[in-house]
Amino acid sequence: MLITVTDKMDLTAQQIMEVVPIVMRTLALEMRSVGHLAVPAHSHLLVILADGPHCLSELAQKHAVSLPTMSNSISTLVERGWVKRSRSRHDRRKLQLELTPAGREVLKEMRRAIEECMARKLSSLSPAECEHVLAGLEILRGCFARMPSGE
Amino acid sequence: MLITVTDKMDLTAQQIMEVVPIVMRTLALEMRSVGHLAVPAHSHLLVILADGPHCLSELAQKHAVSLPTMSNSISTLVERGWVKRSRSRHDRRKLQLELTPAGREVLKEMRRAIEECMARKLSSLSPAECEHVLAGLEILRGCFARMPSGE
DNA sequence: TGCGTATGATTAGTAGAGCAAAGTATTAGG
DNA sequence: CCTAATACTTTGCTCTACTAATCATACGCA
Repeated sequence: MLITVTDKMDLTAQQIMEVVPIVMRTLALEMRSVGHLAVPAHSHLLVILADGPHCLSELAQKHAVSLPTMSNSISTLVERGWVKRSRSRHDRRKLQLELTPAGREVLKEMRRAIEECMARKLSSLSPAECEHVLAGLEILRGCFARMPSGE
Repeated sequence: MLITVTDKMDLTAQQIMEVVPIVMRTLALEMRSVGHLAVPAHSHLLVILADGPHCLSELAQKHAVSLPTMSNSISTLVERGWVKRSRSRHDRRKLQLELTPAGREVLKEMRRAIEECMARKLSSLSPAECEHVLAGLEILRGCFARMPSGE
């Protein structure tokens, strides 16, 4: 039986459709049970903001969500006192979003919790296997990241 | 700077936390826009059922969701006429869930739609890169699949 | 036979994260 | 100035998931 390039892509497609949601759900479950901190979608956001201030659109694009979704997420983070929302001085339409000291603190804790949780899941992996996972995910990120200037 | 085994695992953890949700969201978006069929989480379910009848618990375990969630999902599929729900003859507590002919038909269409959608996303990948993605995902599946006999 | 427990599935209630469409505020161009 | 474009928010909805509680059937055992 001949395996064509197309077949391989189909196989990959199917694998993605199966495995990604499973990882996603399991992750969410773990985060909820372990993380007294309500980590769900926010940890990545804090990670991005740790790099420095961003405006809302940038965040939405990097996080691959719509603008309204990001607006809501940020509202939550602001309510919790982890993010400061202010207008940009140069263009008052834009927001300047940055971590508060409390936000930095929480991010540190989250990182610890995530590492601990992941360590349990990934404990059986050899460094070589980690390498495989890393490589695979990096490729996927390239394929699925939303382009800034429409597809 | 020395890279330890733990560092590598942390890196993998962070990569997973970032990339998996992005892939997940992008996928859901694509599926919604392309798939007039409301494909969302159901395609994997149909794939599992294509292998033959299953009871609800088996499905929940393979799909890595709770029993009530699976119960609801199946109800939806039954309403749409894609799955037949009947009691097992040997143990009347159990369900016997199987694809209807309509279900098989829909599965075929879904597969086509998914392949088409994925092809767009993955088109730039070489066979070797597909291989990497496949290998990485298979490892992840092993780590994140829910064990039948409690972790 | 008949009671208590275990197992399989459903119901009820709730939450979170996402979207599109419509609305508001600010800037930029003519 | 008036219009158009840009940046964000609000509104209203959907989907998918969870836990806790309940119902129905089967099984173990006296």
